Amino acid sequence: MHIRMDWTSLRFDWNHARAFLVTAEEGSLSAAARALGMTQPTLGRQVSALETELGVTLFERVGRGLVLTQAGTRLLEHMRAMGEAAAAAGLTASGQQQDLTGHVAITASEIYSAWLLPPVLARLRETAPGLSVELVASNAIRDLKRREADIAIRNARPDQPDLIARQVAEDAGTFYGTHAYLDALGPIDAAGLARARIIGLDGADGMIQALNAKGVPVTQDNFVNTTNSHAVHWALGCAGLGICVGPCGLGDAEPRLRRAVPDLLFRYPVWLVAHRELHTSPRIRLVWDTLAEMMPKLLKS
Amino acid sequence: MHIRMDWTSLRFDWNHARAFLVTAEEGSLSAAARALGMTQPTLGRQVSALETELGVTLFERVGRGLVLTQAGTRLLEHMRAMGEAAAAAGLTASGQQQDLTGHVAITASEIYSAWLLPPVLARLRETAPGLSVELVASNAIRDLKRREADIAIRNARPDQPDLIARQVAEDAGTFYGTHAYLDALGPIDAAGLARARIIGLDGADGMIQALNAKGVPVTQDNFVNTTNSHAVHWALGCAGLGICVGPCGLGDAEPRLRRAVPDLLFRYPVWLVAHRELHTSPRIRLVWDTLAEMMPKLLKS
DNA sequence: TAGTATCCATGCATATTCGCATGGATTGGA
DNA sequence: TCCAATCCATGCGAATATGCATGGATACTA
Repeated sequence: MHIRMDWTSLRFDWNHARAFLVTAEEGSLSAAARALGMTQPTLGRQVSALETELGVTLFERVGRGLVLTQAGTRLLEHMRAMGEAAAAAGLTASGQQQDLTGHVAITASEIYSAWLLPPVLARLRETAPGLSVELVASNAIRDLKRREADIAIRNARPDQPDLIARQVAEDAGTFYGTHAYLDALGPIDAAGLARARIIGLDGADGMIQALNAKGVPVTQDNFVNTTNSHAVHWALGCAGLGICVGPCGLGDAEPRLRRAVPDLLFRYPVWLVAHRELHTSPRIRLVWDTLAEMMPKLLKS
Repeated sequence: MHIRMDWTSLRFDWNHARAFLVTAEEGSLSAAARALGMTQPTLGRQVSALETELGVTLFERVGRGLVLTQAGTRLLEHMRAMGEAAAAAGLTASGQQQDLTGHVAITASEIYSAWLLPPVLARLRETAPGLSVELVASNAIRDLKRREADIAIRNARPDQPDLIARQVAEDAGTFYGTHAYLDALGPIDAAGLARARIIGLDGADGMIQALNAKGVPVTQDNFVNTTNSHAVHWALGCAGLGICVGPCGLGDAEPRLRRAVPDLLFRYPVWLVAHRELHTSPRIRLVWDTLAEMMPKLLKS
């Protein structure tokens, strides 16, 4: 027995809902118009139309900007869910495209490759089974123009203007040590790190400079062990050989470690970089979009 | 630091997505057009437009009907999520409406009032805090026209044509007994119920007729206890006084009970009934829509 | 096998929506 | 206090979408 569904609740114009969502997220009609590639009058009229359709005032027009009403806030929650579903639909649609088969190479730091990217690859396998994704784990910055990779994940703003780049998230890292080692060291503040044994990464020079810039007076003497592999660096830290450094998302989830100086955070951006082919290749585009969607969520939690 | 969102993934026309969703759910463009109050050519063009927008073939045109392609099936999943969110948005929008305050009376059977309706009332309190909802738990069928209630939940198709009625779900019930009592009785089939002690409801006559119609030869002798309250009836069953009857969703979740004859199911429809005021009163409309949305889900699990 | 009831596709006139240009209003800073 | 930068609202012509009517095709039935 088939029961007739009732679609009256979704009678309102879904495009108007999208207009409301983007306007609320971006903070203004003009910004939303830019983001969606439409004009501000159109978006304004769409939001107004949604307000009359639903019989609810969504924004309070105050001065030059808009502020959400309480009802608007309540609705935004559901509209966000709509947007999430729409984004997911868009991605799987890209994946289901006919000729979406081939090869895409991503390069990322060793630590991101091992910690952050596996779920992304899993999702890509789901949405685009025909796609083969190569993961070039390397701390050296690969040259995209020489096609060593199609997409790079980097922690600094790229300077080559002929590449396409977009910041997708902000990450934070800090110093970690085993409970035993930190207990032996006693409670320390940032300056106290000068008393600690720190495991070097890619030689000690870079870390010394970064720490000195933060006002932590470490010298070469603090570094008794050094490695070029972040994975090895991390393993040494987990083994209790000294202080290691890594993203908070990774370190806080590691039961063997805890933060050495909880408040001492290094913040750095996460950039996606690709060559212009991004705009012409559906394969690369799909991987790019999937990264852009998933990475902020992976780094938020 | 605010990171610029990327809205490109929801660039496709959301109304087209709705057209696809309803078409897929209803099974044909014409049915979808009827459900949405649009015309079939419009929906056909919207679905075609979505196909070109996404670059994916969603339906295979075969004969007079449409069948989802594999890609369409994958997409439908996400579109359903969109529809769910849209429905939720529509409901909360109704709830956030300004003058949505007042009184609404629902009447339902005792068992539905106690088991099925509490989550509905909880949700209504969320979406429309200003609304006072009265729950008239009664096995007697209340007369809506005398305003004893605004909305009735009934298990049979109403016959008064001047009332608005809609079937929202199908429910199933069966006989239950305590483990101890059923063990003592031994394994029985439907006919074996004639050997059991059955607890009567609203006198024994109705149940005898219903069981005889199913080919179960029970007589007045099977009924030693009788009550007019389904709640009491159920409590007697849980206390092991005999076989009681109730919805599977309630009985299967009760650890003290198990089905007496697992395959013997009574199926009955669940109807919502209201007077015509439904179309003019936003209060009643909201309660109606919330019931229509939640009851199928509550009865499915 | 013919009839009937559906279903989807297409042409055309109309209704709606969109983008452009412009105006009024507010905020922030020199 | 004035200027520049934004932001939102509105009028108007063009682009787009919608509904109606119709045609072609298929599945079910007598």
